[in-house]
Amino acid sequence: MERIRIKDIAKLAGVSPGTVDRVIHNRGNVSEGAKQKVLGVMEKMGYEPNLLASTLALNRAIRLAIFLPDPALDIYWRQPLQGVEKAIRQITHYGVVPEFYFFDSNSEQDFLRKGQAVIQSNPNGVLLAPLIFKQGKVFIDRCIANKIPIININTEINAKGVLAYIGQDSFQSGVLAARLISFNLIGTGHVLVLNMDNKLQDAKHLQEKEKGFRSYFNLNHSDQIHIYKLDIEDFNNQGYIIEKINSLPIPPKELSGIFVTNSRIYKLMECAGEIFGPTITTVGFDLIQPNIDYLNKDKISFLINQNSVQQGYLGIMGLTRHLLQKRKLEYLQNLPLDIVVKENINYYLKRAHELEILI
Amino acid sequence: MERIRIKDIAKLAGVSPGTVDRVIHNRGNVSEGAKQKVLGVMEKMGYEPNLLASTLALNRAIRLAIFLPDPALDIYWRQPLQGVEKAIRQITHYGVVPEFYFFDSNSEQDFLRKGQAVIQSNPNGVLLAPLIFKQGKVFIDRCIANKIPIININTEINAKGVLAYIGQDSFQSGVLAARLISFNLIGTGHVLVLNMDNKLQDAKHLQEKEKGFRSYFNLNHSDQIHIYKLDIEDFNNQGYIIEKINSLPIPPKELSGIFVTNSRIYKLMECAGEIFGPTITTVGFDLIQPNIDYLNKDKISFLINQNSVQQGYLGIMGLTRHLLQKRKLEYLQNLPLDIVVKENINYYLKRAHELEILI
DNA sequence: ATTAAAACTGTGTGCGAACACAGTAATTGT
DNA sequence: ACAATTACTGTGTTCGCACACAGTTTTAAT
Repeated sequence: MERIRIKDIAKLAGVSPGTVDRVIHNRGNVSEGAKQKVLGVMEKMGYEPNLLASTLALNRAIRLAIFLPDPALDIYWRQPLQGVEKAIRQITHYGVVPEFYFFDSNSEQDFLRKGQAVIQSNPNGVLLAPLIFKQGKVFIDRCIANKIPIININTEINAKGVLAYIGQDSFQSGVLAARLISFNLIGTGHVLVLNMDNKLQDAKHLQEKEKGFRSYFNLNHSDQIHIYKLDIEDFNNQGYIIEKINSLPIPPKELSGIFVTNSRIYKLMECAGEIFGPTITTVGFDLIQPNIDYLNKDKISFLINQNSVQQGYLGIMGLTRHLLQKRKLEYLQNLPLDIVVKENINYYLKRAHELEILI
Repeated sequence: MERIRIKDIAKLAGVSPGTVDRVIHNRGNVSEGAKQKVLGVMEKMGYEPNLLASTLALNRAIRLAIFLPDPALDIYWRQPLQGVEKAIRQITHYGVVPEFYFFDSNSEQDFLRKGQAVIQSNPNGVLLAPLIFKQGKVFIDRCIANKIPIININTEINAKGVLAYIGQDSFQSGVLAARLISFNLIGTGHVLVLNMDNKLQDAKHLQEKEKGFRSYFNLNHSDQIHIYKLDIEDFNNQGYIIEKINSLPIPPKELSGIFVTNSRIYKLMECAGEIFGPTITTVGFDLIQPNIDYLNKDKISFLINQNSVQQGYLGIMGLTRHLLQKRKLEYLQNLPLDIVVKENINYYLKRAHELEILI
């Protein structure tokens, strides 16, 4: 069963290939009769365009603006960027060309300036992490005015014209952390939530995680569990961390679990020494090297992996899918929450390379 | 910076495009001088062939034989098949055409007959699950004699000419199960390993899992943990299962953990009622519907997901990558061991669709 | 030295789709 | 009725590469 071509449709519909082409691309200048005949044949034969020939003939570059925080200033952003690069490698044959614009997420000025440059270059699509809400909104509106499609990652700003948001489900990751800690709780127990951050912009994520964490215990162990919470802004000050922990109403040895709401759990471990009991369950986020080391030393029980690499990967793939094919995208794409322990971490570290599958 | 083409290389090397083509494909009939000049220019300019134009011009079908157990006879095989179909959808533009051959894994006869048909059709590559060792080996040797590349999934038969094995790391999955149960063990405890299978061919996987499970406790809790083991062949006989469990040296309420070494943990739950204690940790395999239901009812604590869909997906992608490009493949590709609990299962159920990314 | 064979090289066509352009038919205006 | 638009349609070239074939040069054979 051979694949059907435009030429075949033309013959079957009794018109020329040019007319079929005009119908397919809605280029007009086709009589209603011819149009219906062609559409009928296409439908009946189940025509699927040959993407290879199509992009080859198009012979145009699809320029995608990658507009993210500078990974040199915040190493977290290396991971989404890795995903972007992986995606680009796969689709470079389709004429997709990336243009990188990195901004300093602490400077509205810088964001505006770089955003200006993005708009100026008039790309075919934008991958954006709109960390700064107000300026982000302005930028998005300008893109929409210029009919440039956008996909947001990490932070959601919903607006008509935004194709998709790809991010983490913060609330649910808190629920998950609570569940993991609960395996270590028989009846009663004391657990600690630790927020270690100095920036305001991520605060919403952390709050959501904490909410999720609390909601699990509200539903499941209600009154036998005591939840303590510490906000530590000065997380580079080891003495301060210890002091805070010792100021809890109970001695740290009696804690059954600790939940650090972002990737900084290693900061805690660097100064924890032996202040916790041997059977404590500790849960943190992200497969960054210091965390991996403590996981392997059994100081961290679980790491929840948000797969931030995927954010970049899926973002680029989504844009390409939208531009190259016409397929619709799901607006919301939450990333899987992988549970990582010492015994399965290798698979997740390897996956980065494996994903580099096609073409 | 424009992409370099064969034509450009030809001009730079002072030869015709035809000669460049002959060099690229080692088609011979090129003088040593010309060959070196062309290779030099290619190297210097970093030539990358345009895969689109290349496959378009080749205009040949790559026929892949999918030679797996009949999913109608064993529903497990639906999952790898799903992965196969997903992969095919993605690469169908590259002229990859699947040919399906399903065999009855209980009949050597059938395997041989279908294998004959595979060889006869002389495909460009074979995806094989060589469940039956002896006949599998024979088939593989015949493929190799005919220079048909093979990728094995699920069961490993190593032979020169086999491109890759993609499968589960059984031993490590046992280790992981032990670790998950250990979160519930403070000091001492009783744990149970349950093998529920009637076929011999999978026995090796189950043994490996059990070995891994035991090895963890040997290294970590040594003498305080008692491991019991039951082999249940007649797993459809609920009374028999209960009887076996009650015949353990300790009452089932005192078990801290149960590890069922394959996807049949739901068979246990169907008849377990309230015979176990409320804080028991139960670990099984695979995201099949009955297991998912018991996970959501908190009867199963953890499911280890071997991502069998990926086996098929990666298998097809690997073959294509080998045939279409010339890239080398890693021989061993172990699949990630995902830890699934009620709180994160949705992401894994959704992932099947998400993966359907490009092209 | 003259063929014959082998070794090498260049040109041309096609893969399927996109689009420009030329060409024909239908409609309008005067 | 005739030219001038407008509406429609078909042909031809291009994208980068693969491969067939024709054409040229070199080597071997008699």
